[in-house]
Amino acid sequence: MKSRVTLKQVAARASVSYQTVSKVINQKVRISPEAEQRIWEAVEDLGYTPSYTARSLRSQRSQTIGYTWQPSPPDQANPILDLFLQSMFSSAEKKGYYLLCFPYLEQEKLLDAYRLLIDSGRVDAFVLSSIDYDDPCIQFLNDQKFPFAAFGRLDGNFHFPYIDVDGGLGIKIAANHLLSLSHRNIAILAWPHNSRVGDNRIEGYVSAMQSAGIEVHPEWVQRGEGTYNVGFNLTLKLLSLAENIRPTGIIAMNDLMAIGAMAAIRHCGLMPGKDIAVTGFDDTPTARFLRPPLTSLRQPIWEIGQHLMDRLIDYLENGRYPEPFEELIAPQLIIRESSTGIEAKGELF
Amino acid sequence: MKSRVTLKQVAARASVSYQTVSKVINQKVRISPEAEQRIWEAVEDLGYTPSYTARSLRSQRSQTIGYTWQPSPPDQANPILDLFLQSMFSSAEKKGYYLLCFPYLEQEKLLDAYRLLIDSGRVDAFVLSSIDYDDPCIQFLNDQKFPFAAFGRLDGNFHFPYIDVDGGLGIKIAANHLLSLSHRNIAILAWPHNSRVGDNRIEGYVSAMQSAGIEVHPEWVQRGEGTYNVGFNLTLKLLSLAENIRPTGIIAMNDLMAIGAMAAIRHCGLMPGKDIAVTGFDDTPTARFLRPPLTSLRQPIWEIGQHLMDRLIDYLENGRYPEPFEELIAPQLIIRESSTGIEAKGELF
DNA sequence: ATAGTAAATGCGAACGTTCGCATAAGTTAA
DNA sequence: TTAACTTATGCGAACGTTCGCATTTACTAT
Repeated sequence: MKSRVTLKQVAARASVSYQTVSKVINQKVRISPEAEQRIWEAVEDLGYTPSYTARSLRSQRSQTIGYTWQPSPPDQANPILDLFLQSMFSSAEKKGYYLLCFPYLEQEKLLDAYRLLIDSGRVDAFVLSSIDYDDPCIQFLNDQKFPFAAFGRLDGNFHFPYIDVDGGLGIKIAANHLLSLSHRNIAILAWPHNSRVGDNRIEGYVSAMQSAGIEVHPEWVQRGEGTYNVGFNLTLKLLSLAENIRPTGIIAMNDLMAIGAMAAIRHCGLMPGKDIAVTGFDDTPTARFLRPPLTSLRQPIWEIGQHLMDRLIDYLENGRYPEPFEELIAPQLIIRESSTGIEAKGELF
Repeated sequence: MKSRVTLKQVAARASVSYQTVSKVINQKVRISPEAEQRIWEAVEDLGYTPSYTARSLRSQRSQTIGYTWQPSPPDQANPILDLFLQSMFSSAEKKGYYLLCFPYLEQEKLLDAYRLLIDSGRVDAFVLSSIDYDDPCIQFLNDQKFPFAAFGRLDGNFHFPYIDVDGGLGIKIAANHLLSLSHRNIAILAWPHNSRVGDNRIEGYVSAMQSAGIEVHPEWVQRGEGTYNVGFNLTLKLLSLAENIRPTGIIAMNDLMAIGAMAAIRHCGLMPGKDIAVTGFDDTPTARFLRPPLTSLRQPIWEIGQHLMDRLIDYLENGRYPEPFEELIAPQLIIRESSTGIEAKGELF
């Protein structure tokens, strides 16, 4: 490990003071072209790279964004994590920022972790994701007036910059898709009461149905945790409804429930896709491998990560958030056999 | 954002010099109990947190480990990423280290990225993963004598600290599993020639077969890229072999090939699990959702990440790598219906 | 008592920048 | 020619630590 090349060495070689070199490098000052050229040559020759640490000590900014996230359960990978991270730090790197990852802990200790990173000056801002109703971090960062941006929103009194997927719109798109396939009795596997995300999505469903002039039967809205088993059981319930209100299309709020639904449909001797159309949400990588492949709503995650970073850094550099402060992005419906019943031609992939 | 509490403020409150406070905090010196108590009280009262930046400027260490990885293809999530990252930074955090993530780029630019992080003093070491034969980073870091540790190994002249999954042993375990189920004709879907990882795994297969006194028929070793289509086609080929050498068990080197194999088995009117046993490698989250659920080899990824970090930090703090320098960890065989043919009782999950 | 040693604390310097003001040189207007 | 500006560069200080050595104080042994 060779020892560091410093400003002073560059300055000596270019016959100027080291402070001048600093200014030229940071484009803080206009200088005679000859001197400037000498400086850049010296930088080149010596292979000078500014010390990140010294720079950030002096300027009191770490050029680092902190991020932690809830680990996915061991039996179930988070399919968007990779893309989300890559989108964030590739966006960040372009502006000289990096992403610092730290462990996700239980509430009390998590706040300490945030506090430590803030107080030690290791990060300039945070990104939060999959935020919760009772997420203490939002409150905490807000109180501290520490910059952050979130993937996901919260209703209530907090105002903070976020980007979120417009779940309501997504469900509406899915419902319209089923409507366009001439389904009339369309049910939804929704989340328990008092879930903001869930309620918002239900609105999309109701709105699509109303626009099509269909009255939503109360039994069509089934609620439960977003698990396979719940999807399975709720679907059994739906399929045992009286003929005239029995759904021919089922919209699930995540893929896992949709998988459960398809299993239940099979269990009743019916064919998912052919007899009952099913759509999921998230477009997990599993979706395309299922039989039949699952129609699902995909989040434009790359875009989300990029916007999040760009706006956060914009704020750090300019002191104000660019518009829009709160942003909703439409998910994209990936149509497969589980809703159309039509086997895709060509390659399976 | 309140302004920072510094050593000097703590010192003033405790009526000692600020350098003494520094020493007490870093446990560099013994001091009178009264003074020590005064200092800790002052630290507590003022809520002092050392400035990471100042500390690392002075001590010339960033307490940061850099990591980048090849993004997974958009249609296929990396199932172990989350766990791997979490294991690394939770291990790192315990010793005051953090993980800095940066974008993965093409060869030439990637080296520049590494160089920049090194020269700017942003990181003290790197973790590498899924390293390649012609990976220029290994060479580069070796030349620079910059500390790093890898998940995965390389044969050749390079010696560096790594941890890897013992693929050969894994395949051997899988083969023994099939042998214990009375299979004799066992084929393997392997990787193209000249793949170190692939060759190593084939050795495990051959060794298990030999121990069981079975001669490996040349046709049983089929090679190709690890894709669904390749798995499908190679399996068709295997199933068209003469009765006496037709395999009843197929070991695939990854889950995707195994999925292709199961599809081919079905295509021939046979039942995977019942008629032909199949095993995969990686235990992707998909594996349990398949029909039938896929027996597969799981990498103990949490353990790997932890060991990697612990050893890297050990090196950074003590200047020498702990033993063993190179470490192989056995994968774990997760047995499901695709090999046993026995439908699991109880919950699907 | 007095030198000798050990323990406790202080002090100056350094890590490599950026920042703002001071100064020197060059240019224009009276 | 000289005052009044502009422009280019230099200089000292500061960011908040850690490090090694110097100093003070207290204690033991002669």
